[in-house]
Amino acid sequence: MKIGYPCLNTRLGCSSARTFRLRSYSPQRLVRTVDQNLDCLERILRFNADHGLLFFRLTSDLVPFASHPVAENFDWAAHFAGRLGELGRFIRDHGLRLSMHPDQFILLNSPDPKVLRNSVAELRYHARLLDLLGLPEEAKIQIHVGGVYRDKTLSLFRFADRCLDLEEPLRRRLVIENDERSYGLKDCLMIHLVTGLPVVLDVLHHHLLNEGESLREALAVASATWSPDDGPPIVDYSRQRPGGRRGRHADSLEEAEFRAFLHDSQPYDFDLMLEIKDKERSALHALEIAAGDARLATPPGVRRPEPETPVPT
DNA sequence: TCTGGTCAAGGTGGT
DNA sequence: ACCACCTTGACCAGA
Repeated sequence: MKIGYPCLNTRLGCSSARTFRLRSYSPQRLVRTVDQNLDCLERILRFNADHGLLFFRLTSDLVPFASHPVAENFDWAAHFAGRLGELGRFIRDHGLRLSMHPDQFILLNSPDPKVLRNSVAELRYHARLLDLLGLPEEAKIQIHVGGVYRDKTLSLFRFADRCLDLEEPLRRRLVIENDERSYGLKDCLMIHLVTGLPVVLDVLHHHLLNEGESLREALAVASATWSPDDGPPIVDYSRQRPGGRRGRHADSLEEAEFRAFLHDSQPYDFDLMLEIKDKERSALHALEIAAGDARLATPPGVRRPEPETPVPT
């Protein structure tokens, strides 16, 4: 089990998701912004490696407007290939796993051809980034099924069809996450049957939308959709903000709840993404709480203390 | 320097 | 038909 957090680190005083307004676009502005984003990303990755946080979600804003027509004459991939390659080496050397989660505008099942085109372009940007980092297939891009468009079954199978139309290298990185309103775990499993795509279990979403499966049952079926090349299954963990609106994420990790989760999720192993507002703080707290859990991954070169090891004299 | 309205992109659900 | 919400940070114009 690797533990991680999404996109932002709150204590380094930098952001790897800096952007700018479309009307401020220029190739120079793009290069300057991405340089800053990469500098910050490097700091975040070093922080993570130093602290045993081996899982991290890369922001979609790393290269602003990468899939937008405004930037189509600028070859961002070629421009940043060298730097991304270096970062990728660091990631691999330190046993880090990365994932991405494009936002709500990515809708593979939209009936609108333009929305589909934009979505595919944006997914290609995500895959390109992970490719330039030289990361294996286990570096995943997780998306939701999308809209219902007044006919859920039709829309679900349209999603599956569109997945099968994607080029192989992109499709191999895609994973489907259950949402809290329209497409639950069962629906994602159906898509898995048709497309082979693995399923990310989001624990909070599953809590809000389910068909009575317990956490353990849900983990069992979601885990079974992952093959060895996909890497360990990914699970998203968050909690409802107490007293907050339905689905709203909490500000911090709650120890007793998280201990209960670790207990209830036995014996399944997976990499855990903590979607909690205070980011690395909760991730570090989770690491402490999980210390001693036999599933916890250790960085390469760091050996778990052996019980009863005789001390050389 | 600070702040609040706004930002490439969509869909849902309440009024 | 319209608007707030999703989830959220960061930009940037204007004070």
